[in-house]
Amino acid sequence: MTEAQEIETGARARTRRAIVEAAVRELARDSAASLGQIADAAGVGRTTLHRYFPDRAELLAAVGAETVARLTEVHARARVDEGDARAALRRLCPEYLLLGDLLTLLFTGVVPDAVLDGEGAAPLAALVARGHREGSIDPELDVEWVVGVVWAQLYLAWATLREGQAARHDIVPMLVRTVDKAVAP
Amino acid sequence: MTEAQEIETGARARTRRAIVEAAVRELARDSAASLGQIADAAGVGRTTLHRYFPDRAELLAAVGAETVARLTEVHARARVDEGDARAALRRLCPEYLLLGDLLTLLFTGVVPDAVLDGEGAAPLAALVARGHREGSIDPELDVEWVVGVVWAQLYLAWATLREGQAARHDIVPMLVRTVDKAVAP
DNA sequence: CCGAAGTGGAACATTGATGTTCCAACATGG
DNA sequence: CCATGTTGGAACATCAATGTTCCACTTCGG
Repeated sequence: MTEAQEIETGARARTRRAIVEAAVRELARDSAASLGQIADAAGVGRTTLHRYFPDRAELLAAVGAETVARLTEVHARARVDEGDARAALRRLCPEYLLLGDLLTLLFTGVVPDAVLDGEGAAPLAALVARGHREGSIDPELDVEWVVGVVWAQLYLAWATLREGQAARHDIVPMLVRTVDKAVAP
Repeated sequence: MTEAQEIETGARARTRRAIVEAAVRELARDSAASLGQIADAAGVGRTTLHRYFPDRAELLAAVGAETVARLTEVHARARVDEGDARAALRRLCPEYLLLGDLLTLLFTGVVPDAVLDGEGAAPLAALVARGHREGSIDPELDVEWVVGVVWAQLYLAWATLREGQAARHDIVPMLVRTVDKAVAP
């Protein structure tokens, strides 16, 4: 009965993890990164990578699954239903930022958009809709537009951090400030 | 003395234009589009494409030049030095949006970033700096951050338009509204 | 109308990525 | 210590993209 969740030894789990993490890093840097580059970045041979992920599509699927998992974590941790919607959004931004390179993959569509459209954007869209009802979020702005503005600024913030052009403690306040002001009624 | 600016017959100029335009369109859709796809989209043979642009790098350079030219046009047309900086920014957004797929290429870095950093972002950065001095733009926000927020939302607006998820007359007011509120002091 | 300019397609060589197979090395826990 | 699980690398076949050459066909201006 271990079909869905294969049991793996310590070594296998560790190697698998290293490969997926390297894939996230390299694909964020260059969405056309070759499997060879990813294997190098993971510190494993290309053969080993193919042992875990027979082809590129399976590796991308694993990255997608990782994304969904991390996204679910963030939503669970952020308690998006507490307080007024705009305040929840202010709390949510720094949490999302912890997704790091996954933000890049989501925003640039390396991971199939279905992920973002489904599991990914739904809680945020619901939060914005609640803000509309409560009156804490500008009614002139579509839910979709607000969601887009949030994602776009998260992506921007991460890209800035990643390239070392600013430090986290400088970026986060500006991110929260521009998101909050943009969506305020 | 026609070294820098080759004189071309009507036919050559037309074909060249068609290729560059198709390249912009296809590369915006998929930054890894093959030369064959681009040639097809331009309605010319792959051989003809190679006649105009011996290799991929030269085609990308031509796209870069096109980008600079269009960007220069926008800056010339927008009269960024008139009125207060925030008002100028409100006028500027719809103009930038006319860049269409070029926004995608700029934002996703298909065109070498040097273009954006140099000719591209300078006038906008100058506008924001003026806004800081005048007090019409939030002094808590870095010039770089404000510039990033503007580009990110322009990219978002174009992506939304391109995918037909909203009409221009719905998007533009929301774009201007969120940009303006975000940068207001 | 005719010659030059422009074009498309077939054919080819080259290259880099991909995926597979096989084997030698190695650690590691029983 | 040794059987098993795990790994890396070499070698190979395949494939798609790239860039080149050559030739036949249009077309369009003088």
